[in-house]
Amino acid sequence: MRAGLAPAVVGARIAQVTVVDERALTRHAGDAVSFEAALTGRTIAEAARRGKFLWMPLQRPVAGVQPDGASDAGASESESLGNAIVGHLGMSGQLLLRPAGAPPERHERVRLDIEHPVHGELTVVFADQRTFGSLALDHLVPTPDGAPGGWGTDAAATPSQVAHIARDALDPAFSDARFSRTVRAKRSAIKRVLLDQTVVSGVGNIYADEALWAARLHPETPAADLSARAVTRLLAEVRTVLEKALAEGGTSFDAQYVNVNGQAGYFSQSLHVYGREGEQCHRCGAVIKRIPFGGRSSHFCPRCQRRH
DNA sequence: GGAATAACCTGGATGC
DNA sequence: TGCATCCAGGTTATTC
Repeated sequence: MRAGLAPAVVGARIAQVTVVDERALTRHAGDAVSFEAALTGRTIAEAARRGKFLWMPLQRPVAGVQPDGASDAGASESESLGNAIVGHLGMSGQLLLRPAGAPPERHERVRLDIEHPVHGELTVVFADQRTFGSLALDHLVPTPDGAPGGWGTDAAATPSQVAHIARDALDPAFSDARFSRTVRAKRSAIKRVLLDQTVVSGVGNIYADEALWAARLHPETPAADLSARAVTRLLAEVRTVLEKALAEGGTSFDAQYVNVNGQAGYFSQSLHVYGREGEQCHRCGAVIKRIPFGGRSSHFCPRCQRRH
């Protein structure tokens, strides 16, 4: 989604902001009026991502030219690294690129009308059925390691709301050694640790199940029981799964999971365990099992992912 | 302090 | 056909 959005929004001026449903601003410190006012007239400088968080840093306002209603929810911009629109899609959020004046989308929550120097007038729609996703204006803070904050930015900064999120497993600055130490210090089940975004980001329920299958690890294996070698293998499989999913445009089961043009990804056709309860394991032929996991499900092969 | 659970929502699928 | 129930790709506050 970041890759699809970037060419259309980087360098674009935000002409108008319309908050249709204020529940989309649950992570925004102010109200809808302050959100709309603070963004109107600003120019988007980048489109960056860490794990499942996406942010769009804003160019600083030209001296003497204040955007409408200059107050914002973050720190004083003159004292900070600047501000960014930060978004999370939650379970069902979408960011859609549409022509200017496009009719309302179903579950539309926020609309940004933008003017791009090359592509002209466009509309970015944030739609979200379950309203777990959100947009916010946030201030940027330095990264502790001095490396770029995420994909799509060279700046060593992230929105404050993203600062506690670990680097993405595919991030060049990701520390394998720290990951291994952290994982092996946890008594929780390895799947729970993989889903802990403060340990590694970008891994959700689908990709956790798929990576554990590839690494032949039972999802309920205590993380502390894993050898350093097993953790290294697991991290390699996490990366393989994420790289493949990114290349195939993500995992679409229905119309909720689409790219900025409303197109579905293909990774669902590459799944080995997720959503395949009762079907045969692609590796050994055993029947895939589904077990409850914190209000959701874990899928695994009982033969090639045995509990130790 | 770490780990587990509940809560936040809507809508599609399924069963009665 | 209508209603109730379950389930869904996430994060975070609360409880244990």
